[in-house]
Amino acid sequence: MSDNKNQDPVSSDLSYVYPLASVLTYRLSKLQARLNAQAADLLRRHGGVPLAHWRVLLVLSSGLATTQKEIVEMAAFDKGQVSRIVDRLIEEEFLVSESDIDDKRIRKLKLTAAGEQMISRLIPLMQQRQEHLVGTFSEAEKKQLFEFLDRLDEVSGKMSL
Amino acid sequence: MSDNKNQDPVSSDLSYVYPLASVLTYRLSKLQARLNAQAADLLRRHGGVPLAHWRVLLVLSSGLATTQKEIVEMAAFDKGQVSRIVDRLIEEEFLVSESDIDDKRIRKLKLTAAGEQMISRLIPLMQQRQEHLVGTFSEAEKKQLFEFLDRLDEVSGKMSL
DNA sequence: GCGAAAAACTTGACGTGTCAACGAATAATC
DNA sequence: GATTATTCGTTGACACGTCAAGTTTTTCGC
Repeated sequence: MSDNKNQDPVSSDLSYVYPLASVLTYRLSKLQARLNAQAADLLRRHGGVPLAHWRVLLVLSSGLATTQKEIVEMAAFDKGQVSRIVDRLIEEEFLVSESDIDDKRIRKLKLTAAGEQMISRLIPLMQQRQEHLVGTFSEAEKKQLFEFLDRLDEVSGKMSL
Repeated sequence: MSDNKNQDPVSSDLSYVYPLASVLTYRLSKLQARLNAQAADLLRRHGGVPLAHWRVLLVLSSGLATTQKEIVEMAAFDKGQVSRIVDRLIEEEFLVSESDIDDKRIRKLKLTAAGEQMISRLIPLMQQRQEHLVGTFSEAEKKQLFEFLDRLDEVSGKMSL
């Protein structure tokens, strides 16, 4: 019974083959994966927090946000995820929250000393990384790259299909 | 006790502000998120499978892979994830597996009729999407875009920091 | 004011992605 | 041919991400 060779092994009517590497979305998701791994690795090796936690801390440290809603808006994160991450960061004492006087729904968030220390320790590293990433690009190329990303953003919305 | 206003609210020594939109990794991960959502939405609305399942099916349908190892190599997926996704696809009867005669570790994978039907129904859609995405790019721009991605791939490896 | 709508956040469920430890089978070395 | 190393795949643990339903509080319209 080990002789069923007369059934052609790849018999789909989809005989043409995609070169996966030329499919934009595959390229992007592979690149993303590598970049995330690089960042996570850097953070881990320097005694840091998980990547998503880092991103939340960074937005807070920038002063652009003091509530979860603002974090969600600034960085386009999911509000559920932010809620849970903020919980963890508070447990780990990188953050404190106090409820707003005027609006009891709101958690006002503030970095603790430990939180600020961690951020200022890691920011230079992450800046070096950014430099490492775009360092090979000339100004004109950088501009072009970001312009491409803008255009992809535009077509990455809803499709009518 | 609600009056501790003499502590300045955003007092970090990190007073300068990152424009997040100019940080490459933020831009990329936002774009990725939108693209994934778009693809997942398309698949969902057309009665399809989850995105990761789709990707596995696509690689199989192309004939480029007949085992899990080959899927992992072709598409740079995680072997653990592939193992679980293949299990699900078999439960759902989009795939069948038979163990190899010569090597009992290997699962030879084959699409069922239902599997092939699903693929051939969805492939045109996904091709239209790819066209939609890169359609605004001229040939020269496409070449440039992929060249940029290549260069980013190169610097996305291990960093010495 | 009161009831309906909306806002800020929480929670549950599920899918995606990564890593490392493990088992079974095969291949390599002696 | 027994020991060792490698390979293919499984499993557990956890982080990441998305979606939708639920809670509490505020705001809006009347």
